[in-house]
Amino acid sequence: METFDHKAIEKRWQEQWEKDRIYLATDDAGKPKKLILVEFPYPSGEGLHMGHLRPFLAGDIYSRYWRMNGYNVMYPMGWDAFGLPAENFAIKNKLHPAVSTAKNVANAKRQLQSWGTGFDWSREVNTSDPEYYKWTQWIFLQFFKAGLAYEATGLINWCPKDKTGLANEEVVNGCCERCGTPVEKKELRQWYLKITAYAEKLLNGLKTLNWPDQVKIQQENWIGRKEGINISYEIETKRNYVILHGWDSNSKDPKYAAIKKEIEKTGAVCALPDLPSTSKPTEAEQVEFVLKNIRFDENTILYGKSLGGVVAMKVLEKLKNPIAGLVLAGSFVGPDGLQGEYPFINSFRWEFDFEKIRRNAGFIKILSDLKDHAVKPTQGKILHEKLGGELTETIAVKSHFGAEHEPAVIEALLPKVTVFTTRPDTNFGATFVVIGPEHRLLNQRNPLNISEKYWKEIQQYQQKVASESDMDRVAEGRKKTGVFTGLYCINNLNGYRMPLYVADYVLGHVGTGAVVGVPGHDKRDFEFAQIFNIPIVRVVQKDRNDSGPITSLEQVQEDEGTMINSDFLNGLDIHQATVKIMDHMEMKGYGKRVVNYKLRDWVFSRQRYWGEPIPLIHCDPPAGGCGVVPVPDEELPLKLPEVKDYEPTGTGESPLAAIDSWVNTKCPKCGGKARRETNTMPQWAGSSWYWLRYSDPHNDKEFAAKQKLKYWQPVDMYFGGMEHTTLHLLYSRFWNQFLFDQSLVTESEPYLRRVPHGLILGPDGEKMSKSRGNVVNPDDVVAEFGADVLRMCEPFLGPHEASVPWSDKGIIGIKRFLDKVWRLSFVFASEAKQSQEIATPTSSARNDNSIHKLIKKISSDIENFKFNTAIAAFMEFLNENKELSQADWEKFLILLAPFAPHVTEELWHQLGHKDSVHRKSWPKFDEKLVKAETVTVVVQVLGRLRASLELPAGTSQAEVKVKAMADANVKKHLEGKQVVKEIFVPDKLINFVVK
RNA sequence: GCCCGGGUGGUGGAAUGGUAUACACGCAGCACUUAAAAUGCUGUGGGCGUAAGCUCUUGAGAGUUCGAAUCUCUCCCCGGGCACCA
Repeated sequence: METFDHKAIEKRWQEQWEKDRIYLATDDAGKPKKLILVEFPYPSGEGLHMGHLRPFLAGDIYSRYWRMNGYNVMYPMGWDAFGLPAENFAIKNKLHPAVSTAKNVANAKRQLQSWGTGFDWSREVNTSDPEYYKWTQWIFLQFFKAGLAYEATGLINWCPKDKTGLANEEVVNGCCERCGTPVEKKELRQWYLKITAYAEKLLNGLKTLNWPDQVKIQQENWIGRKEGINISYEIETKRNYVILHGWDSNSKDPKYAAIKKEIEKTGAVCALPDLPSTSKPTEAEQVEFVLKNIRFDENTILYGKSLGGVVAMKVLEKLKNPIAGLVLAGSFVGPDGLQGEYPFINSFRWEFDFEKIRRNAGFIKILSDLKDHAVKPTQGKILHEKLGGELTETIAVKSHFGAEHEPAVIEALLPKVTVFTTRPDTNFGATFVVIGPEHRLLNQRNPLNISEKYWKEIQQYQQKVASESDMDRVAEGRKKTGVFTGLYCINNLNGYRMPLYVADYVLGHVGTGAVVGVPGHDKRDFEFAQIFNIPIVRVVQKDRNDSGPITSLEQVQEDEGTMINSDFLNGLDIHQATVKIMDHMEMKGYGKRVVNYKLRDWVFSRQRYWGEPIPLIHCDPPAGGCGVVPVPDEELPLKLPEVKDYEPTGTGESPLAAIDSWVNTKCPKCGGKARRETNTMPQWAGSSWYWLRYSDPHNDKEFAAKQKLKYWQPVDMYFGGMEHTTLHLLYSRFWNQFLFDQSLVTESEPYLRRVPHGLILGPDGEKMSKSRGNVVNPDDVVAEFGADVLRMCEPFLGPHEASVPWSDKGIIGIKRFLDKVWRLSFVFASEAKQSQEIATPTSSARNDNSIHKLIKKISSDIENFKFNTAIAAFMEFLNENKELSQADWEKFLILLAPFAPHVTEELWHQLGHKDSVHRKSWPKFDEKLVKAETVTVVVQVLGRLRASLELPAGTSQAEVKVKAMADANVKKHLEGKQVVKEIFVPDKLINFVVK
């Protein structure tokens, strides 16, 4: 019998294993557990390919190893079944996606089983199963209830082919991650998950994980934490200000005088009149006084504090021409809003023409102190309701905005631009400021009051930028463009007037949306400064000679160095200077240290059919006006309705929007007419918690019972691909951390250990793809050579983490090896321990071939995912051992069982065993017997090999020296030289250093 | 541009400070055979040499070390990620 009938033995044993349920994990708290996870596949129409094989097999071998070592191992499998391909397939073939998905799942499962994998199918999950997505929806509602799911309209990534919005993470090189179509920007209402709230936690959690650095670094970079400072620069304006003080006060009051001084610093004019009868004021007298003595025009900003705010509103009621804006701090609309009795209560008329006030003020800003002792804190909201505008609720430095320096007031009065920088040390070299075209200070209302001439140009520029895609905008070697605003910002450090530009190289949605230009020390700023003839100042030098003007891009100094031309920073290195200037700016009040992240919130809605419906209901006026209301828990799962047309609409609406009977519903809160949310969740939703469900897959009361989670979680080992580092791996950590914070799971991090694998490339060394025609189908290998050959062939290609090309050549080597195992089994098992045919020992001098050495090698290789060298060790063992006891042979079969489960099981039974080889304990090795009795000790002279000696293990240095010196060749090389040093590594080498 | 990997025979790869090229493929020779296949055995990095042996060799170059594929620096090439992110 030279080979084995793989088809027969595979069928026999796969059926037997299923019958004996040998791979099922029990929730047995008495045993140590291991949850070994492999990324569950998407069941596509093409079936599983070679690429899937890799992690599945690694996990299979690994979990069999631990199971045989006495662990309660769970190795579960499921289906990530929602998503675009199923839907596209359904559209093309006019099938229901559920039907085609079920077909694909059945096929993929058949494949997995044909490979002899030991998955626990009793825990199978499917993300598109309503019993499963009920809990995906339920978890989403927990996000919603915690305020971490929100609706917003914004420019999002839009794939024109798939006709859906995409998350940031799904855009690869400006193209759709799924279909490769260049992504466009589209203004859409979307649901977001606030992953940014978890930026710090996601970053810190990484430190505790046993993951490859490569993966951790990639996530760190994606989160992109940066420490820096927000600096506010005042903008010079052509405005004039009027300050109306409160009750029982006057122009000498330092809290008003200080504001006046701040305003005048920007070059603006400021009136601060003493209002008449300030301790017993009347409306008529004060309003008349202001109207008579103060000039108002379209550039006037009127600031009223407390009762001064009331006077300001009354003044605005009477004005004929509108003014630039109204700022109110600690103001109120009537005696009800006051805490206490005041003498002016009866001398004012507590009625306002809010409509008129609104019309007469270009902008309105309302400041409310939440700890105000004089005015009730609710007055801010009331004013905001009546007047609109911008409401800032804050805690004042001194109650009722009573301090000399109230940043909130200054901020509201003076137009400022805030920049984010990580290099404030170079701020003495700042010569311009740039804001992004999308910045809110450049909205249609022109809040900065930019003069007509520049404003027109800016609007044109904004339009131009809006029409460009992100791809165009970041294209390499692109010339900087921009427009001057006619305004200047004041650098508080040295009074330098920095021109303010609008330019698209600054992204309006990143950081503060504005940047300070330091052209001597930032290449982008340099390019911009050159085009617009902006001065370039050097403030850092590498060394003393490095002090000349910076005139070319190569000279731009972005590296380490020492500060010059920077007043009190001179002589410090850039790091010391950064700390000192940040302290300075924070103390002076125009800078604030901040942490910035590159991570952005997760766009969580898709305009497609085949996904979990978002379980929310919109109850808008004129119905109840309850806003967005969650679908009640007892109505979950909110099932996908049957629909005639799955075709995406492309309008930004999901196909669900067309089903009136589904969309129109009742508000769960007020019972009024309401509409269902029609977007669905992204593909990543179902996979963001699936490993938790394996702990308790049939629970219909909760997504998993706490005590089951407590036993099984966290995942001990997670096999998967590099491509999910900033997608699934980041998203699912986020969900897990959130569930942990809600006390719904027991671990803050889901995956203790992660092992990524390399790609299986086509035989041509290129990525396998249908278009290249280099796809190798694992089914073909199974059919021709058997599952065990496939299972050993794939890992033998190369190291698990490396990308390796598939090669048919490897198949024959493995095939020969397994045939040899098959033949030798009968030899070793026979009564005669030696066969003349095979056992003709040739290299019997070596005795380092004991089964103990093999046990040790295979164990450590499996634990370290070095399956390729493990297989080599099996081969070596057979090459070296021409005779073997049946006991050692049985150990060999047990060791081989995780790799070749069918052949070993068959041989095991042919040896007369009735139980399964897969239920045997992993053999133990004796460390003493692992060590060879004789070793090869290498003799070197000056590090060069001159002889090698076969010696008993443990030979002493002195003895080795004597033996080495006796060697003719060694003698030759030592002749006439003096040994100055001897290096001895026991059982390995002796090296003579000679002169 | 920045951040991660990687570069070793004809080929896939092994060795992570101590014999470079394990294991496998391929190739060559031998045995078995009427023959072939299968199987077994032997050989297989380059140069010099009859041989013993010498010498060169891990992308290129330098350095550290008694000793470097392995550590350090510079450069080249390949793969992956990020990117006008302030």
